[in-house]
Amino acid sequence: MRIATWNVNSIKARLPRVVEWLGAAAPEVVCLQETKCEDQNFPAMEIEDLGYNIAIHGQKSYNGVAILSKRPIEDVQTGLPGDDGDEQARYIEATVEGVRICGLYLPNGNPVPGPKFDYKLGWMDRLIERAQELLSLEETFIMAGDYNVCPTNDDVFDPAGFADDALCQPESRNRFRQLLNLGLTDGVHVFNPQPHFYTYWDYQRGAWQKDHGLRIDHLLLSPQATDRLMASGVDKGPRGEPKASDHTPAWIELSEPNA
DNA sequence: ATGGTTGTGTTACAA
Repeated sequence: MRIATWNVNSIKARLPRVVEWLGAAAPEVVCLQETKCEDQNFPAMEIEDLGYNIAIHGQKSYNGVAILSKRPIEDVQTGLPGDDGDEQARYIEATVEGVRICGLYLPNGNPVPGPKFDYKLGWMDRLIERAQELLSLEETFIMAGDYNVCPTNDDVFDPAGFADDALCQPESRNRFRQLLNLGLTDGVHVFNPQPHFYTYWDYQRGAWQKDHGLRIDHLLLSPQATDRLMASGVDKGPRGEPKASDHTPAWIELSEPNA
């Protein structure tokens, strides 16, 4: 079962690219971020025509997450627990063939310091709590999405230039590391440990052409999921297409259960 | 050169 994550930066603007990639790569499960539309405006039919079931949690203009799956989707939950006042559509969970899929769009957090950075850190604390809960239930789960965290300076094309950025702050990195210290595995990194293995390139300043990127899209695996991890990677193809998102898909491959 | 780009949706804001 191949599971991918892709921040599409508007599902409506990106629909031709998404349809093209789903048809060619055909992952079993995809977590999308920054869909940027309300649920009733999500282009569901075009994606269902490719054989996908859909679970969505959107809002107008900003944020928005979705899970696409060729296999049946069960037990959908939207919103990250821990703050009933949080109106931002950044988190969705659903079960596919016994695997709990957690799709997330972690707050960017800039500028530092400020209320947006505080929100980011609080959101990460809630994500850690959710991971602890799923671990205590001994679930097989994947937390996949745009984490807006560069785990180390090897994940940044210009560490000095990003020293003051929310994506690289010690507080952000500490919380990401807390997830790993709970026993989660960075699925892409296991098979691709080389530095500068990016998933995002800014639209500005020719970042793509110069390979001035960041590694901020991650798939973290529970121990039970890690036991089934067969392969992983980043598909840079979509970033080079016309009208591309600034992110490109990252993916992991799990063996079938009891294989 | 205090720049540059994309998207939503309005002429600002987020990334």
